[in-house]
Amino acid sequence: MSSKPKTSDRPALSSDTGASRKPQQGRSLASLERMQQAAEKLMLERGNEDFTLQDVSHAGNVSIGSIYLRFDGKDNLVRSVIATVLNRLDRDETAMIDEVVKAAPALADFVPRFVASFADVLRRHAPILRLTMQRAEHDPAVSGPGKASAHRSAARGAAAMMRYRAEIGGRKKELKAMSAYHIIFATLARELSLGSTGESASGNDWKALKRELATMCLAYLRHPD
Amino acid sequence: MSSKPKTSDRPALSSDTGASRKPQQGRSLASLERMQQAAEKLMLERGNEDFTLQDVSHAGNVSIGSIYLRFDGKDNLVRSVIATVLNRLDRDETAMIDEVVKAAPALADFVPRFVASFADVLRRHAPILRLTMQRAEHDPAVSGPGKASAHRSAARGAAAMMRYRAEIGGRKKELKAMSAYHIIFATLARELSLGSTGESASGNDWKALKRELATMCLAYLRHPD
Amino acid sequence: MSSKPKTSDRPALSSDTGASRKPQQGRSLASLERMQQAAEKLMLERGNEDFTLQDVSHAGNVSIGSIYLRFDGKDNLVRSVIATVLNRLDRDETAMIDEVVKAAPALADFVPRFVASFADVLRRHAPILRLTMQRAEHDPAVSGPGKASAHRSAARGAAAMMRYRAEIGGRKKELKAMSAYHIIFATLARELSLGSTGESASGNDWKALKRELATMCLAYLRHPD
Amino acid sequence: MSSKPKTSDRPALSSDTGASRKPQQGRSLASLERMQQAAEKLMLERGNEDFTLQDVSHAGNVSIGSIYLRFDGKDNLVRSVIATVLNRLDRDETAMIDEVVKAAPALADFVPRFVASFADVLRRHAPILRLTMQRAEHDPAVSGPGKASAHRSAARGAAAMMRYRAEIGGRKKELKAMSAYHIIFATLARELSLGSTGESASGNDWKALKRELATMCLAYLRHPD
DNA sequence: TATGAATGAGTATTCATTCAT
DNA sequence: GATGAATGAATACTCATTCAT
Repeated sequence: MSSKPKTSDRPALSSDTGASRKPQQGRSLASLERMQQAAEKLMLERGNEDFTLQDVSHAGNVSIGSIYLRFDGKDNLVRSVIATVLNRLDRDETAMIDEVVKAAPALADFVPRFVASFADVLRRHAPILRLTMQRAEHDPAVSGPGKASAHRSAARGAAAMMRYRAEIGGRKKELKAMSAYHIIFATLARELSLGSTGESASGNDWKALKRELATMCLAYLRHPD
Repeated sequence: MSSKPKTSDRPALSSDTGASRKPQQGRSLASLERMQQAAEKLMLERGNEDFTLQDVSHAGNVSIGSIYLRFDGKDNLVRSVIATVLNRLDRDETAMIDEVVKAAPALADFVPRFVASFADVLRRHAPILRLTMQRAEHDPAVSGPGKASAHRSAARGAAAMMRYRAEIGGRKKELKAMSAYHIIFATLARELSLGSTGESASGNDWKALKRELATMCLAYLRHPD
Repeated sequence: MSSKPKTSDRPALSSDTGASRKPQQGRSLASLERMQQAAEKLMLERGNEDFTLQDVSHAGNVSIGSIYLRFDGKDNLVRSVIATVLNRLDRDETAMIDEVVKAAPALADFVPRFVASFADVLRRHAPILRLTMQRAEHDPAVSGPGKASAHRSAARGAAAMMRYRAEIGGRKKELKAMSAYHIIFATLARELSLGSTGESASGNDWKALKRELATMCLAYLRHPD
Repeated sequence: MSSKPKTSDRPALSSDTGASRKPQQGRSLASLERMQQAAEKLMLERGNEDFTLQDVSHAGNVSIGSIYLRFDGKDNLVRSVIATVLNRLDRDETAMIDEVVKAAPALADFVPRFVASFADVLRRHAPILRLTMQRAEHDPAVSGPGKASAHRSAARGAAAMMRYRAEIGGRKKELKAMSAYHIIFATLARELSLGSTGESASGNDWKALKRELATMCLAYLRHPD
């Protein structure tokens, strides 16, 4: 007779670790981690929601009650896992950029390395990122922080390119850096099927595409417009 | 105590119209269309699966039995709708490319127009495309045809660029055309949130990005070697 | 962390039979009756709510789905049973009063017979009436119709006494009739523990009390002013 | 697939204070009182059982463990509250009768005052009495003491009337006194909805009914046989 | 062909009770 | 004595699918 709510309306996904009720110590902390890990494993095996709290209880060796003790419902458990993942991604990305910048004296060194390393980082997190993006589609408590995370990523990427601003041609250097970042991210994300039907050129095509992508961006950035 | 099947394992999504059991005539055909339209409407309103066959029955004024008479289950009804949509997209894309090619004497005319028109076509179909991509994530009966459709699109796009092969610099003209297509599609798809959390630069940024995208591709294609 | 709703908020207890979705015929009707009877039996055995829909399903040989097909939820099933009971009581009471009036030429005949027969009717329905009153305590969808039914009963009882208005002393004959009815009902209801801890004088005391009650009311009604 | 226990089978509700495990002193006593008061408050706000021990723990600032230290389970906590209430009622009723008797030289003074004052006492305790009677319905550990309390009340009421035995007509003075008490209590209880769907004549009707009730009883008591 | 009533497996959530600290 | 974190049984409700008519 009516529609389905599907996701609980509680906001969640608090700033750092996620929606867990309380930071714990000792046994409690261990049990909290077991349930999050069990949930992440099940989410990857079966999809975002296609697992039972019963399943988490068994896989993580925690009682159902315990889950509710920490996570105001299944939805928030899922969000917590996603929040954790976004944090990991943030951290890894930052580290990756630092490293690439350090090793790249010139823009011509930076761009291809950035493309390759960014692709690596994304690939490492791809499965859970897919789930995150999927979930963000209908869950504002995920899409909000998701967008925020994406913004930070964009800012970081563009800032890294601006380190080479002397080599960037034309007036609107910032616009160019931002555009390059967006195009790179979109292309990489697409190849990793981060939320899309991918023709996902397999193997060689994919490698070649990354090369061309770097070439294209480099040419674009340098071009005196 | 166990996992959930969620999607029936029957393959489907036959090449043209979809998974419907039989070509029909007269009344039957009308009822088939009513159920497909009702399903599409409900899919858009509520999401891929968050509607009931009861809902379809009411909205489309068809009996549940009728649905099973044509569609071997809910999943196949959904797949049929998606197949229809992919067909529409194929058709629109082809028409769009023809038109753009016709109006563009040179590559410098073609690229920006292609970006703009392709964005238009995608935007028109964005909501249902989002659903398609979402579903393709776990349903091979959708991801298969989805990939095929994407391939055709890529082939068409690259072929169109190859019309201006004289203007494309360097050796690997095909690789360049294909890469340009992929990068364009990835960027547009991302902006339309086709399956991803989008930082989705709103408004101006998005317009500017499309301009830069065209600029970048044009430069890349023309560049010797 | 919060209160409990406990009873669904849907209004129900429609005028005659109750909250059942549709009057049926043949098999459907039989199954509807089986589930109502099973529910009534379980309500009496275990109390208003202390039974499972699973229980009803087994006892009545109906699927859970069927119950939901007719009764928008467990609450409404209970209400439907109660509605049926209130109807039965209404009918029996009306018949009882007609009979008593017919057999009682004078007020002195009527009052004791009315007390005795009313006690009989109430006793016959006592167990389910107890449940009704209990439930009415927190369920407006029951207390409403319950009050209405009580009003009708009061009106009937007082009207019957007014047939002997010539024998009623004083001015405010209506007030006296109404008061007598209320006092009779209250006393009988109390003895049947219709909703109260009863010291419930057992056996003789109870018989004696009814006699005294009749005596008292008769004296009161006849008394000039 | 099976029945529900719902109320623990342990008998309780010891004669005076209730089911608490031990007489206490100092801090312990204070905590005992806090949990009883919290329980009473919650019972009134939400109904007999619709509160959590968690709630009591918060509202009374006592640990759940403490509750179990005193009360062998939730049921016994509830019973203890009820026992306390019955004691209060007993005390108030006794005081009320003493006062009325003192101020009433003759039966004609006593009866109306008794009706009015008894109504007051009952009204004051009505909410919690409702809960008591409700609970007595399925909990023998409440209905037992409840009946005992009712008996004491009846004995007290009848004894008070017997102080005016000279004015009571006929032989069976005791029977009359007892009957009058019962009828008065039943009528008052009904008006206060002590456990019943009340047509609860509101306002004036209720006042008038009390007057008529007194009139009726007085006439009955005085009437020579 | 067409119908739509019947089925019943599957799951999130609550809360009295226990017991390690 | 006191605590409150952990436990897990228990239950209403949904909806894809079937099949008698």
